[in-house]
Amino acid sequence: MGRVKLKIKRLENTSGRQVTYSKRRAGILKKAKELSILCDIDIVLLMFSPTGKPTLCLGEHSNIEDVIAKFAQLTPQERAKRKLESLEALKKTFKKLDHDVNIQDFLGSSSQTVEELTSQSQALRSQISEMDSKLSCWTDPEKVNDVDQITLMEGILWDSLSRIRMRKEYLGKHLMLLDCASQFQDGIHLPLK
Amino acid sequence: MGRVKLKIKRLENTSGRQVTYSKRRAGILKKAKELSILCDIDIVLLMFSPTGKPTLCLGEHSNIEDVIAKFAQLTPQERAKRKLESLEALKKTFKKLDHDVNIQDFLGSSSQTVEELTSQSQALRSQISEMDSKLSCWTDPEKVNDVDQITLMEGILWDSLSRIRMRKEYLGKHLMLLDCASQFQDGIHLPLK
DNA sequence: AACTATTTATAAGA
DNA sequence: TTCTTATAAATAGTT
Repeated sequence: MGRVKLKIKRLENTSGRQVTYSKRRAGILKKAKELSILCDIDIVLLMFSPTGKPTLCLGEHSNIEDVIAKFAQLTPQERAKRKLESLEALKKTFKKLDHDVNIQDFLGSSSQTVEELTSQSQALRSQISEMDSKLSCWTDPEKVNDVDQITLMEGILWDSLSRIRMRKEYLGKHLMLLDCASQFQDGIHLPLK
Repeated sequence: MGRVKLKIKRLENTSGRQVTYSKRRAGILKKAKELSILCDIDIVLLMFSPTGKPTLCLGEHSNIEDVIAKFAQLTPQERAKRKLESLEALKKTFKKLDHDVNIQDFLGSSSQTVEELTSQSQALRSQISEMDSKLSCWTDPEKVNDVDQITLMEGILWDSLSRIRMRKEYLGKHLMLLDCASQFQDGIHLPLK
């Protein structure tokens, strides 16, 4: 995908390797993130630059602990097999397909009139602007002129803050567990959870 | 890279998710393999299909135990930093590489066809669900699995809380002035706290 | 599984 | 490093 077609073999020029790494790292990170969102899957992508700097990418709602634990449940044999399968798939240069019937076709609208659709769009637009205005008092509390309302908002915020802190504490503990687990990373037993 | 530009959000159609996964899995596997060869680096890519089937891709001469161990050697602080950097880079990439279509561009054009209006409605609907999902992490912090994100949220909440308190104080003072004034008018004298 | 219109990634150059 | 641009590559929707 560039001015010329590149041979897939080790780039012999050191700085060339670094430049290419930077560019392609951005690309593959984006791909991984997109895949995890689109297909709602767990994904872990870990790479080390030519100079050894690591980059980690996790799926939207995966945490590395769960994903590695999930993977660790596979036996080494199974893992070897998966690896072979992946290589096979690669060798065939990725021709995978399924077919897909789009149930959403009922939205195909031939039954709806222009008038109906127009008013539908307007309704949706006003829904959006209503949401916007409901949100605006949070982003700009200066706009609120009512003491009771601002007091209510204060209470809600306070609750949220304490829930978020609980969540933070919880996540913190889990990260510590992961650190411990990593030390045991022989790939055989990860007694997580 | 297809007939239309795809919104990066969870595909709601199950079989669509599977088809897209199959296609993109092949693509990202190829990217990972190419990157590891071209730049001669360690890389681990682990994904689970929507049905739970795992795929592992390793760099040419890496084995997963070594690579994960290498990663685990980093201190938690270093890891958090790397992760933030990765997120930053990702954000930048999205900005740079996305030729975003503004939904508003669709709006307001007169004499629209049924097809245009339908896709407009769909665009608006997805805008709404995107807003919903962006809000969901605030209403349900329990869904957030990322310490950095939750820490960010905590900071934002803290700021909001202090702005709201300032506003409350301001409104309070104004009310007292008003009370004061009206009480004088009524000829009643109450000591204000 | 193939096809193909489009979008996206990226190699080179500036 | 960053940006631009010509070109290669990936892929969404179709057949």
